[in-house]
Amino acid sequence: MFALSFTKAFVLKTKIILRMSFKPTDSELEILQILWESGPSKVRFVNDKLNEAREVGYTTTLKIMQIMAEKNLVTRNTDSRTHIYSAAVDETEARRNLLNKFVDTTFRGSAMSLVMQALGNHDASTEELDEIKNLIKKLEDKE
Amino acid sequence: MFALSFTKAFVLKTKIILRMSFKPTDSELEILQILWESGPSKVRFVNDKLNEAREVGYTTTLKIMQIMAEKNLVTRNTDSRTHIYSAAVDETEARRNLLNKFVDTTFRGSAMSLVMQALGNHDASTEELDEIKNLIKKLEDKE
DNA sequence: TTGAATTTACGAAACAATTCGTATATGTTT
DNA sequence: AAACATATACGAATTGTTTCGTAAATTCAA
Repeated sequence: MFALSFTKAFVLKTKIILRMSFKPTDSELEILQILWESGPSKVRFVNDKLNEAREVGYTTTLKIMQIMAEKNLVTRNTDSRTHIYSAAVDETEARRNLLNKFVDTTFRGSAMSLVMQALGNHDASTEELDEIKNLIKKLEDKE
Repeated sequence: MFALSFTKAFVLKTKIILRMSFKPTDSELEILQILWESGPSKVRFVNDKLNEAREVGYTTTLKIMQIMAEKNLVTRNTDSRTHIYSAAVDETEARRNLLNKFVDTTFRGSAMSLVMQALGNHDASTEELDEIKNLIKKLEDKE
């Protein structure tokens, strides 16, 4: 028998290299949303934003963002004392990824039943419906 | 200062009574999908199904289903020795719930941008597009 | 320059999800 | 009946996330 052992950091990096599933936790996604929306930010800023919705300690936010840096979900500039964090994953890319996964797990792979249900659940404005109709026209023309 | 303590089971039940967010884990959702698709089933059956996709031990599946019973995600008939499990949550209801949450966390609440992206990502057949167009007509008429 | 505030770093505790070994009970087969 | 297979129950190990206390470094202000 052999026993191989790896450091936590190595395992983390390996997972990323192998592109093993982009799967942020809820907290991580919350933080990514803030970084996507507001651009590169200090921990203090992100923590304040989070606290608009729910109570979170400063060091909690810090810790999570440090772990996100390890996972390469964010990058950070450590030139000055207060580090500046930036999202390291593209928002559109991340959304596509999460959407595909969600369709698979919750709608058994049927994107269309998701679309139908999303349309049915929410009140759409005339403009929004027009926008969708335009997209559908474009899709029809492609064939 | 006061300190109150509760049993795990009590906290679990309280969460359910308060309807604190339907939030199955990935494994739990996987199992619910099987129960929704195949109806009331034995652990053995569910475990076999799971093992078509990935390797899971029998007792692992059993344990998760027992916990799901505690959470009232499933009910079980214990009349005969081999218990029969049934989904205790409605599939459509669960989907709506999960979809709303997903729109909030991943698309910042915009169901329409989700619809647009879902339509863009996947190849839709003419029939499917027609179906969506019909739904849009219905929605437009409602106003 | 001394003290207060802010920040990062580190580690440990609390909690939840997953996994599995093992004990025990109940059927089944020979 | 004995041996075997199958099922549930239970508990413990493992892993990952979240939370926070505390120390050390740095900045800022009196």
